[in-house]
Amino acid sequence: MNEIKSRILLAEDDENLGSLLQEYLQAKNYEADWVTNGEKAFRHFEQFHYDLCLLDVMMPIKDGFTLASEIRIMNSSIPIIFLTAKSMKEDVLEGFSLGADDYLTKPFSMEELLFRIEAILRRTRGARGIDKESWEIGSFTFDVNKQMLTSDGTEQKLTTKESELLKLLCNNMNQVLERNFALKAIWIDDNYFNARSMDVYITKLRKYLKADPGVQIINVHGKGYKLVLDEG
Amino acid sequence: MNEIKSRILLAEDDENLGSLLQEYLQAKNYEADWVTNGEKAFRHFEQFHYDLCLLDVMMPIKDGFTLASEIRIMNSSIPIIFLTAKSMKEDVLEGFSLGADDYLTKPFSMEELLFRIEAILRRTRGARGIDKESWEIGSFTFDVNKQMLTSDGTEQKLTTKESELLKLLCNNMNQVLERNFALKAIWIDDNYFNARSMDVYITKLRKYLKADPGVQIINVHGKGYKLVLDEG
DNA sequence: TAAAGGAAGTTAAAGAATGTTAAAACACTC
DNA sequence: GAGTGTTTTAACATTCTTTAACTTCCTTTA
Repeated sequence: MNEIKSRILLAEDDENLGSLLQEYLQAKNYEADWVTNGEKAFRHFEQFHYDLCLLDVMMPIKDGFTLASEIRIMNSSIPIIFLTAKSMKEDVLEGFSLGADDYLTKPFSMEELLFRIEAILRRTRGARGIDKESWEIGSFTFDVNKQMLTSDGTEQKLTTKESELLKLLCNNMNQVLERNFALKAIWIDDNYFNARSMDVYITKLRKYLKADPGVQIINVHGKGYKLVLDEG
Repeated sequence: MNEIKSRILLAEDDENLGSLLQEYLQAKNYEADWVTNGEKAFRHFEQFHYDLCLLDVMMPIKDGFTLASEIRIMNSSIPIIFLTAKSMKEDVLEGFSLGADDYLTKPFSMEELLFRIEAILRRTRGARGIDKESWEIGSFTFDVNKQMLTSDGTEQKLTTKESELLKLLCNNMNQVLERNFALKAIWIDDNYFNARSMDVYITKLRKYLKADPGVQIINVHGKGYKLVLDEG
């Protein structure tokens, strides 16, 4: 079983702890990017895709709380765990009011950190509707696992990228799937070239779905794409 | 604003703490059912609907861990928070392995409990409704989602901005849609250039709607625009 | 009521974003 | 390393949005 690694953004200015955490998380099969201050952390967050943020509260240049509130503006749902040296109640409460999902007081055991991360990721994955593995798209049936798009007798095998993009569109059926979100989710890195690559895949998907005029991928200029279905 | 109350199942054998928690949660606008042992808790869980479980680990008849695993069989996604007197690491880890979302070590502050509950509920309530709208504008039909304006046989695909503006006009049918409001809603920034851009789009919409003389976009000088329909 | 100035109407063009196709680069298998 | 399928890059076409320039309309006020 080839499990998809969750991507973690780790912001920790202490070199020893940061490096230790990164190695531990990587050993536990997470992709952990480690940065040493809040500003770098935010730039990483803007550019790449993450599933969870692990933020030290006290950091140079930009502290964890400020960082968290900036992250929240861009993404209101990504799980945030604070690491705090002080066990001061005010800190804890401020963290939660910023939308934190959990916090850990130093020193903590690696094991406990891992359990908390897993508890949160378990929930986030679950909330997403336990990834539907099959979708009805107009006259088509899309089997996510098999990467197969079926209609009447015809079968169209989809490539990995085609399938991932169509899946995201399905998850956001009738809603706008934002470019940046899709890029970060599928291509991880959100840059000009990947954006053009995504355009190419939109064209491919439209070609596959052309057979049913009731199914359309609509562009929302400057925002992203929307998969819409006819009623009936 | 009339918020929907979340329902909490509280299992706590300590009469003082249990009663205190129930009162506090009710004061904070939750519907909290309080039971004093694990068996009662499970019967309640079977019979009623809850959004979150708050379970003491050490309880007579049936302990919190056993209870939690039974609850998990019936509902794999309901958030569970453990209350534990011992801060023993093994307990904590066992809790998480049972699918706990969080745990609190006694003594804890009411405020902290509240923040943790809210952090979890915030996450659980992720799904939001999709807006699928359609308007009848004289002899036209405007499908907001598909950005399409239909009349008799003719179809006019609208651009994103055209569609957003027409939607706002429809929402304010026969009323004045104020310039500033529309600008902030669609263009975000309300400045001279965007205002001129909006004028251009009004012209475009008028051109599309020209086919039916009973439909008009009227300018209200210095205020905004009004979409008016003939009676009949 | 005529002139002045601001607001709105209209059209065209410039500049971005997106659509499309094909070739190049990459990855995988045998 | 040849052969296959996938993904990215590149180049060019099209569409959408903004900007600009000019015109007309409305309101105010001398």
